Amino acid sequence: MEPKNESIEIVRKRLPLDEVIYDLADLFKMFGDPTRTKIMQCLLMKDMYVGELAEVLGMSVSAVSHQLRVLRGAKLVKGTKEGKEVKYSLDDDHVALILECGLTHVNEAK
Amino acid sequence: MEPKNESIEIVRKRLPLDEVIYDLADLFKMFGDPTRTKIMQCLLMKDMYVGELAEVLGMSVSAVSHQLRVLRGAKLVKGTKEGKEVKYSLDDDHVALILECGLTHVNEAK
DNA sequence: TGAACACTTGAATAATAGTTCAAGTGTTTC
DNA sequence: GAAACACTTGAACTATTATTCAAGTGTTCA
Repeated sequence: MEPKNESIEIVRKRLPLDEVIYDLADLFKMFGDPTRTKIMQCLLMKDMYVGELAEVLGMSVSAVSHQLRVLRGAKLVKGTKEGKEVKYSLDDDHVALILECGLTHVNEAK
Repeated sequence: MEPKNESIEIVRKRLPLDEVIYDLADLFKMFGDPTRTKIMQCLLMKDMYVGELAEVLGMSVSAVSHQLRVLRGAKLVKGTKEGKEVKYSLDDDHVALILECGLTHVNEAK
């Protein structure tokens, strides 16, 4: 038994469970698309309707709706029906923290 | 001029520049793949050779090397040649912070 | 020098994912 | 009730991406 394999074993044992790793990756994936990142930045400022988001982003309502669906699935935003409109808001306290975390990095990288 | 469009204009103006948004998304994209996330978790514990990483992850050396290349491009890890081996280490102080940020969220989401 | 080793690279393949377009649901208003 | 509106959804298309496989580079050691 070589000492090399031993320390490898330690690293392997200390790694988070696969389930956690996949959840983690799925979370970051949500922030890994510019459209979704923009949507969350918007909702950080104020709750907004789908049409408003589409207008701010300069994208089709359909495209925005599709991404909202993905974000809803990840429990990062939630939509509330108000008559024929749907008002979206952030559904997670960590969103601001995670975005800031990334922004700090991006700004320092210059 | 409706009051609606006015507040939309404010949100649009407060959005980070497109360049920043894209950099941000690219950063999170790095953490959005389980293989890369695992690699960074490993390197958080200790500097490692390519072969060691492949062994811990249970993946081919080639696949790991490809991902290391991507991470190098993002300036998140760096490789140092040591004879015929290459030792990899984290090249960014924020990696730990960002991973923790996400882990906190994932753990609380249960 | 040449064989073995550690790693990188490029091309190909297969799987994911984002946007568009057309159609569908539900609500309001005339 | 019908038309207009706000949004959602599904299918199709396109682009991106992760892994594999085969070949290539550079280093060590006999």
